[in-house]
Amino acid sequence: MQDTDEIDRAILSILSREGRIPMKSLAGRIGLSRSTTTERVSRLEKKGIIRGYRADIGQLDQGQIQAFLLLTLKRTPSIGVLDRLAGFSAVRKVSSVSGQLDLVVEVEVGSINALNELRNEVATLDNVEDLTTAIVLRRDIERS
Amino acid sequence: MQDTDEIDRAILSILSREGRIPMKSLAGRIGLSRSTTTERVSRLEKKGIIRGYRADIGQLDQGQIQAFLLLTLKRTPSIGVLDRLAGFSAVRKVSSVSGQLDLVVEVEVGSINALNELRNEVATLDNVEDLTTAIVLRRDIERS
DNA sequence: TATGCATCCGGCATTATGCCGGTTGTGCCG
DNA sequence: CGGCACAACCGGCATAATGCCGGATGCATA
Repeated sequence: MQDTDEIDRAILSILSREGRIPMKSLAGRIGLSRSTTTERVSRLEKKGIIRGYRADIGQLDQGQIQAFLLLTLKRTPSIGVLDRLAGFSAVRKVSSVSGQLDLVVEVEVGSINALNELRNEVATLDNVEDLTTAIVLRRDIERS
Repeated sequence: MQDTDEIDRAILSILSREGRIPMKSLAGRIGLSRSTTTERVSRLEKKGIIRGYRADIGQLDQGQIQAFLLLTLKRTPSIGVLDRLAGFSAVRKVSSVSGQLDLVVEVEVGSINALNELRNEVATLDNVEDLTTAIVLRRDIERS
């Protein structure tokens, strides 16, 4: 039994977006026979690489706006900024990162207005050097 | 055409965990005939409540290192890039965003080497203009 | 060469699906 | 009241997909 190769990756790529595709069609896409494809898929399932299949359910409640705030700080680390960020209920996740950036903040708000207010408040926090906002237009891939 | 009712909610609940279940089995679970169930499901798909079906991809090795890849594309949108990204099991989440950036890709890998390889592969994808890597040093805030 | 093993393939019986006509229940209006 | 429209539901049949198997192929190794 070999590790995941190029073909497996192609399979994962397709199944991660078309989870209900018939094995026959999947086989056609990757250029293998149906039975072999089925075999590979069930191996991926047994190895736990494919954990299952999920229907992608759209918003039952009306559209929340998600965004990334990319922060550069004047000094790191900055407990103060983290404290303040934790105080915003819109803040979902904060990661300290290496590189040009210092913090990646994922937020979820009810409106563009709310996003602007939040953005302004964060930008004027002490110790925040630079702030880039990236509004999420679409979730292309999401794996639990 | 009625709004989503109790039965639809039961369907969503099952499909969100067993995306590849045969319509016949689904019908048995919710106590309706196969054809009616199929009818309801396809209505949910047409209304956009079910956006699609996704394989839930686990991790190859136990990934310890998380990182953000911030991509700028030459042209948007780019289905090709999404296809390739979906092929990497290290890729956890991809978001299309507005602003300077085009894609925010969250990855999880087992080693810095793996991250470098992934970074190189992604950077040399056709249509990728620019790639900034930000390694997560610490998860400061994480909410459900 | 012979053996073991992983991978691959095609075929056949079984199961699921797409499609359609027909039944039931309900609200509406002449 | 009786007829009508409509949505939800059901079952059946032809077609398509699946599960399961035996057997071919390639490859490393004793």
